[in-house]
Amino acid sequence: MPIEYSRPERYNEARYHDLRPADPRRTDLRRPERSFTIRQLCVEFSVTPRALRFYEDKGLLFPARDGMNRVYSTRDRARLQLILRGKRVGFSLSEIREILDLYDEKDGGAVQAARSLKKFRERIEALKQQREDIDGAIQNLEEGCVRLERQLTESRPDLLPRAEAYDSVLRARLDGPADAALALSK
Amino acid sequence: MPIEYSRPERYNEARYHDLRPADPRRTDLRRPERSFTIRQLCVEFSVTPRALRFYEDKGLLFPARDGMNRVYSTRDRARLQLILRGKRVGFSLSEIREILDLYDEKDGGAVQAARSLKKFRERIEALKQQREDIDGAIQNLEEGCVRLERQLTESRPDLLPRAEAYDSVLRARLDGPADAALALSK
DNA sequence: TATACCCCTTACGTCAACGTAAAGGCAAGC
DNA sequence: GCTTGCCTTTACGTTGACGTAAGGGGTATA
Repeated sequence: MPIEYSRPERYNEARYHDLRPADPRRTDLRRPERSFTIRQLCVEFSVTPRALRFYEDKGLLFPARDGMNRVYSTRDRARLQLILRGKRVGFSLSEIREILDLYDEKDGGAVQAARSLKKFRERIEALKQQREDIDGAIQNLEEGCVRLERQLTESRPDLLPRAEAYDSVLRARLDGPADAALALSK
Repeated sequence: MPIEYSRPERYNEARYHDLRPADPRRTDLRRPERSFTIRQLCVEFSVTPRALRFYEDKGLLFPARDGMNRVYSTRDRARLQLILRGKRVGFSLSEIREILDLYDEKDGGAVQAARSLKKFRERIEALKQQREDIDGAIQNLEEGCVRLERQLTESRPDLLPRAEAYDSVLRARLDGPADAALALSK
């Protein structure tokens, strides 16, 4: 076993360091005029600067600038939150962009509003359908769990109770390395 | 305006034709030994043959063969359904493969079963989290709807009632082409 | 027997959503 | 003043999930 252990870090941009606020104004959290650096948002939401710049490129964000540097407002932050959730529910960036645009169309005329309304409702329908899918998938998996639990109750009830701790139980019971499990595979 | 109108078809594989069952055995639907051609499944689930072959390549499906031709069983069909729903809820093909493999591990030993159980539970948790996201997104969009509806109620209540039919209403009211809406955009 | 559909394989192309590298600028701290 | 760390831009690379084309074969119908 070598003495130096390898670093799990993958790339530069993703290495986030401690961020002490340099400006006391930025320290007080509940000011709506608060602003953020790109890195602050990246740390907060676990994304890379590259991603934020990419979203900007695609027209989903438009932070202000301080010289060359990007300055994100609380509004930008809110948009980012929506973007990330949009992604989690399966929207593509262009779909998200469209939705954000619809939101932003502050008074683009009544006709636009009606159009937006229609699209929103379509999205809602799609999401409800997706929720059905998720419920179905959960149900399937839970059936699988029940089956596995039954199987285990008969063969190895000791492996059953706490799924997270089963590794240690296993080691104690098998009196050997956990790798032994591999020998059991069909 | 040219006389010949362009064909909207994009590519060969996606053009599905009528599929009369050639073999009367295949006609009677509720036999569990029923089998399907690739095209039948493609039509039923609106996917391309390429996709099915791709899933096979990736180890998610393994249909039987009749000479060179693929023959899908009802079990293959069921797997396909799971695959497609897995995709809809945001799983990658390799994740889906893993889940299917766990399902298939018919008695790969108690230790494997315990491991599968753990993974299933993790998946379930992730899905429940995702459902939260979806509910949140729905709520946001519904708030947007309410806002838009309020806005429309004040300015153009005539555009309100039936979102699907608003186009015709629009045309009638504006006494001109629907394109006029474009002129309103900020 | 030619045409129309169906099937197959191999293989290169594509698109989204970034990753990663290269090259350089500004500010703080030693 | 040099290094460190953050920021910038431009630009090429990558991965997943197929699309699409090319080339060839089986069967049934006109």
